[in-house]
Amino acid sequence: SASASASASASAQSKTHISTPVTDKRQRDSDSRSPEEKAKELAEELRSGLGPLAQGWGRSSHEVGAEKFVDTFFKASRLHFIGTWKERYDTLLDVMDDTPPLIEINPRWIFHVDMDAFFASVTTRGVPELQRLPVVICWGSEKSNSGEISCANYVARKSGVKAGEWLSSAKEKCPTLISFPFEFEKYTETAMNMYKALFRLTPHVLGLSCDEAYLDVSQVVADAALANPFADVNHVVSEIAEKLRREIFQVTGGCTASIGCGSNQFLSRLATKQAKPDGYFHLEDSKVLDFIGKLNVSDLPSVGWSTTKILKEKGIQTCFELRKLSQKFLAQDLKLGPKTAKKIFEYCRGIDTRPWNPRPIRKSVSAQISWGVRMKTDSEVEDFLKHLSAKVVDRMLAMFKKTSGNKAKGTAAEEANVIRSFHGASLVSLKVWRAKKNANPNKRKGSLGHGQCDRLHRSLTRSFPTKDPEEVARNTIGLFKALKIEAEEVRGMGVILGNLHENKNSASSTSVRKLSTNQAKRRRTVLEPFRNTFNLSAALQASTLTKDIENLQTLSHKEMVDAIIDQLRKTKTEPEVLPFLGNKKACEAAAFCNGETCGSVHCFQKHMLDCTAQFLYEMCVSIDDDLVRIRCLIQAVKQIANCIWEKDSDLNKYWQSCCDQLKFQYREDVNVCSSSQISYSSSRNSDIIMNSSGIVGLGK
DNA sequence: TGCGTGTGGTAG
DNA sequence: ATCGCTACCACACGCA
Repeated sequence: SASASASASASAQSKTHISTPVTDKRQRDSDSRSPEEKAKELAEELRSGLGPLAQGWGRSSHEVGAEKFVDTFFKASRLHFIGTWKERYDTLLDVMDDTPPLIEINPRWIFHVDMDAFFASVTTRGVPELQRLPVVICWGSEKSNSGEISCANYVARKSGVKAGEWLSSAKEKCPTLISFPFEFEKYTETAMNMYKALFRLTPHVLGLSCDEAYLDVSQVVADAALANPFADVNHVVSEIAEKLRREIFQVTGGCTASIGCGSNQFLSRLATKQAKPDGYFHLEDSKVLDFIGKLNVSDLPSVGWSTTKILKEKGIQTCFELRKLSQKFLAQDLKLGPKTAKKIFEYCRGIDTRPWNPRPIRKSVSAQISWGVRMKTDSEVEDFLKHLSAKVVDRMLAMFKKTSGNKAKGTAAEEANVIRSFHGASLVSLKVWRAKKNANPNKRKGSLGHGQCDRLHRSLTRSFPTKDPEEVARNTIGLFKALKIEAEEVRGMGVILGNLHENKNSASSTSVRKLSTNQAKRRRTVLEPFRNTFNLSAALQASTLTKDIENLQTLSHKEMVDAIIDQLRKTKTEPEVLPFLGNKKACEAAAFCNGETCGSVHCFQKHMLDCTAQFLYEMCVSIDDDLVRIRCLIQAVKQIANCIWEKDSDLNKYWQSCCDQLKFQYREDVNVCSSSQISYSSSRNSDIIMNSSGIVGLGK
């Protein structure tokens, strides 16, 4: 395979213009300086093009201000680049034809394609003088030797330099090491070109990251074997792989890929390790047990640092030794749990039962920063959370626009409909890094690392979903208050959005996001008693606002709800922000945090507003008939908009009249639902009985 | 038993 | 001084 790849390199060298043309100094030098000098100069040139980012911008959030800090951090963060890669990959999938479902045929042939030292290879591609030097990718420069190495090319690896290492320590091992800055746009473009090449071979591509993918080539192999019935199958497969590697080399402008091949995903991934760098390796089924037996347990996927340690304590180092243990022993005695035990029990025998899932449905969106986060006051914390929330909501909406944009097949009106039908997230979580009391400053990555921290997490199940960044900010600020952490202790924060909802009544909601089974079940349970007491025909007769109805018929469900919530908000003064909906612990914490405010009229109003909005939202999704729904909603809005709650008796009156209007049964003995019922008592005499789906009744 | 929450582990 | 992210899974525990 080495000679094959050499010829691949030679043939592709002249065709680098197919992909990104190399426009900088990399290729044009003809002076007499040494390759090292030229490389260092090039590295400096690339760095200076990055502005303040790479030129010593290591300043904290406190100095820079939240807005600029959040923005700059994400632009420069390699982990953010890796973490958000699937969002960019989605844009490629969106413009492609839908992948036909995979039919598993026997024998199964899976390729695992992995670019060699991807970041470094993008930087040095097409320039052999550069490729012969030890090169790493990280933010540290010639002047400052700190910075964590993200990628080392194979020359540097020969000196023992590894990813994850500090630049200073790497330079001790390899004094001639040259460090290049990140070039994220180029990685993205190169990865896209690589993927397009993969898709030209087969539609069955399962993208893992910007430099790594699985391919199911069973059908490709079957076709090739049929066309050439007397050829050795292994030979046929290796030809396909080598051809693909040549193709990747061409379209990436000279980056090499390795391909591992096996009869399932796991085996092909193991094979790649053997194939690297710049090669192909087929792990045959007959050799699997021997091959795996020699591996360390930590080579198995899902065996990380922690599991390795547990196994090592029992004297288990290799997969051969691991095979002697029973699944039950792994699960119970080693406390790995039944699932992990089953997984590694099967992996060390070459078994992989993971289904082929090329485009899993996204269940959450998050944004977090735990570097350079330094705060002095609560208002700085709030400012930071506002910008983090804006960021995460942005990404959530962008994701939805893209994934559903494809389904709407293009026209602006259809796409608008798709966006409208997305309701947002109803789970809002906050993650906080809190500096440990006596944190050791040496266990910190540079002066702006988070150091030793406790990580805390609080979540809030909202009564209705939101896609409003300010709303998310209010919720996370509330959660932060409930945690009772001093601003000075904060070393990092993250905002996570979950339970992503799409209107199930919307025509375009087919399959992108769905309520989980549990959510759907719970929703039915909550709605059932309402359905039975809801007199639709009476509500219809009660409605006199026919003109408005005509105007409103063009609105989507969600627009209706938004309009209602908007109305609701206008009826109150600025609410206290407290995370007391649907979360008993958060409720208690908030009450403890500020007992006086928690029972206040404002706070109570906020509670009522959320509950009411939930109530209307449920109504929206439960009534199928547009006209009926709109009429009922108009009645409700009319009531709510005119209502100002100042006293408990007003609240009760409001609810009673609202229920009357809508022909709901008003019940004093609120015993409606359900398993996880929560009673929230204010300092007044009203009880709201609710579960985490929202209000289910009203008591005295 | 089933559900919701918080924590920990893992990959890339 | 040098950018410690993101998404998912699994589990323990408390509660009803």
